[in-house]
Amino acid sequence: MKQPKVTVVDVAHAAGVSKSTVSLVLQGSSLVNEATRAKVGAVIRELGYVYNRSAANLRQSKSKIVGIVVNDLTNSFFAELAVGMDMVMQSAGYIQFMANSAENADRQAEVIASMREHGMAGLILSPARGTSAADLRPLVDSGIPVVLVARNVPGLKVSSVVSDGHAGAMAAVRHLIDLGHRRIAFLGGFNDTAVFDERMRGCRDALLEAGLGASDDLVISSAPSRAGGVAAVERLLSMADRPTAALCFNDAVAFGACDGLRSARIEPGVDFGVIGFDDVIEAKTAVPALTTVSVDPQGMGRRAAQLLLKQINAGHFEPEALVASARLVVRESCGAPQRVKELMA
Amino acid sequence: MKQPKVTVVDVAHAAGVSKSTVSLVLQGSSLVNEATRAKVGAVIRELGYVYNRSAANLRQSKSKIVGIVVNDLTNSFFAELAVGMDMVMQSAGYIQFMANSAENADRQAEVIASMREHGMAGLILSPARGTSAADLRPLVDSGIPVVLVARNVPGLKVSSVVSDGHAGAMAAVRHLIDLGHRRIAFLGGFNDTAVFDERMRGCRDALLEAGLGASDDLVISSAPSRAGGVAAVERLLSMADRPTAALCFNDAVAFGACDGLRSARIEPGVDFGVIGFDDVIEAKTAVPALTTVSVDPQGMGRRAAQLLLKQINAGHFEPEALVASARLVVRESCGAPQRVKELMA
DNA sequence: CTTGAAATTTGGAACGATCTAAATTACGAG
DNA sequence: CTCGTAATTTAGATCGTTCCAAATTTCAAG
Repeated sequence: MKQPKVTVVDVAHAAGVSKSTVSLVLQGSSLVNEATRAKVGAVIRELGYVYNRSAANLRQSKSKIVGIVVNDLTNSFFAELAVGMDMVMQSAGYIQFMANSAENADRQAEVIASMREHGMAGLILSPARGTSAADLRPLVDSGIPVVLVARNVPGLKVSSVVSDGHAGAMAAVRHLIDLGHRRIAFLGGFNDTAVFDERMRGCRDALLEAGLGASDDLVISSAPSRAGGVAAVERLLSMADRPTAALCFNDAVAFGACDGLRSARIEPGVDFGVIGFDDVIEAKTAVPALTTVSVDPQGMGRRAAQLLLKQINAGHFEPEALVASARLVVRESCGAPQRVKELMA
Repeated sequence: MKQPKVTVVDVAHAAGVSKSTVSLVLQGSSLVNEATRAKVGAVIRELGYVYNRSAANLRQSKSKIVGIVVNDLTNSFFAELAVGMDMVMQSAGYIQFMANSAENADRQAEVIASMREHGMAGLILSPARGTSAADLRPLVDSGIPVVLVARNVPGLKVSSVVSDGHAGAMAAVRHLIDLGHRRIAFLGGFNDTAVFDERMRGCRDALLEAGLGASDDLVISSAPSRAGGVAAVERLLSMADRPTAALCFNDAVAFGACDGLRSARIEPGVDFGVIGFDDVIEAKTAVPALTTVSVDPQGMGRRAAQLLLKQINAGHFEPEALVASARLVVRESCGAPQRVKELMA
């Protein structure tokens, strides 16, 4: 069952040429005569030769492999981010090592080390909570392009693609204020992350701008997951002076919040305004359809991938910080009439 | 910025030993003297040496890389499947090429070919719709272990890990019948897939067993997604003699069905029984909590990964078909009182 | 001191490709 | 024919590691 593997030498021998010629054919060189090219091609197919890319990479010391490490693949946001990257990598002829760090910085360090040993050309990282600049410095110093996505790591000079959480949050809260809400909470997310901070501050700034006080009581942190959303909304409902709307850390939390509201017989989108963050694919079809700050996860993934490819090809290293603009997509969960049509394909 | 890379030879030179010794140290051989091992270790750290695994693999002609190709990473079921695999692969010291075929058989063929060129030791494949045995034959014949997961490919002699859709569907429908439902629909999924067929037949068989007629009208196929669920339930609601409950092709469809019911002011779990399939992670926390046929996607992923590792290590090739037993997890969406406690961790 | 077995270390040939520089072949002009 | 140039082809070194066989060192016993 186990075939003895066939190499360029075998092909060369069978085709009656030298291995150098076969190599030229493999890389589609124009130096080789049409007749021989055809012959070699035929032999390759006949023998079932498979190219050994690592051998080639060894000689050329470059590879068509990139690493992708995400912190939580079970969260749709990151899954879609990954899918976006996958798309552009695939069409650029790259292949990915992909791993899930499960928010564990040690695990993350291990897989990155392993990927490095396997010779990746670049890395896209959605860093686990608690990732420090020092963790990544050796990799970066070795000259391997790194692109951070979704989350930033303070103090590290690398490219990044993040969404404009501050502006997005402000837009969302302004909308809630326009709808007449006066007490607006911020729900979910770990309060020691930069992303949390940014979105929460956007929320606060919009409140202040409208002359509404921003009390810390109205910021309820929790795990950034559906379950976390349920927990956060429970705490919120037990408050004395209940808010009438909330901006959630992300869509998962928002869905959880809706769940929690419903089990307290409060209908989201009718009795209480809920806005999410990320515009996960389910946001559109959920009931009520989720009003959310769209950051187009697949699009971010694609941009991150393109950025990485650019850096790999350029050879040099010009840190570039893309911030994906966030726009508010008004649907039903905030209680507003559907007044903005979506144009997305 | 771009460091000249350091190799075993550099390390050997700096440590005053031969490259062979360094190599022995690297693979933790007991042949080497404690003192020299320490010295070499120190030099390695000092120079920032990184092991070149592809060079090693080239010599040993084996690798610690496996390929994972899934058909739709945006679907939580497959995302969790992937996470399960990732867990065991990571702790076995393997690293994965991971790609999303997006249900496109051509794309799938391309990435598999690419992975093969990069020298993977084995492949776990959740085949795209329309994958034929012929597509995979060359790979299998080359002696690379392949494990199919979630879906099977007829006519291909390889290992597989699938869930017992027929038994699971029967259990679910029996439960609905016990609750007093008489007209029960089967919702969602593409009707040209084996998985659809299996689950739908389980549904039908349970109905027949109870002496209830099984009409084809009650089988409504659609895309196996949340949006598909909404669409399917809409069609169902327009029927003359409306069913009172439905078994859905998967949890995504079930969530969509709940959404669709709600927008028609029908409360799932109260006015209408809904049962899903897969027990995706959100099923537990959704409102109403989804009654579903649990097939434990992460567990399936883990088992598939273990099976693959076993085959890689064994060297030989003994196709093994695991069918993951499916058990009904009764929660709220079917309208039943919560009578079965979950023991899951 | 020998001596021989055990403990360590090592040179050089692989692995399967690419690349450089040089060799060979083809071919139209003189 | 003989050249010169362009078009093809090729031998052999090389990438960074592992492995084999052989060389060297260590060291306790005779």
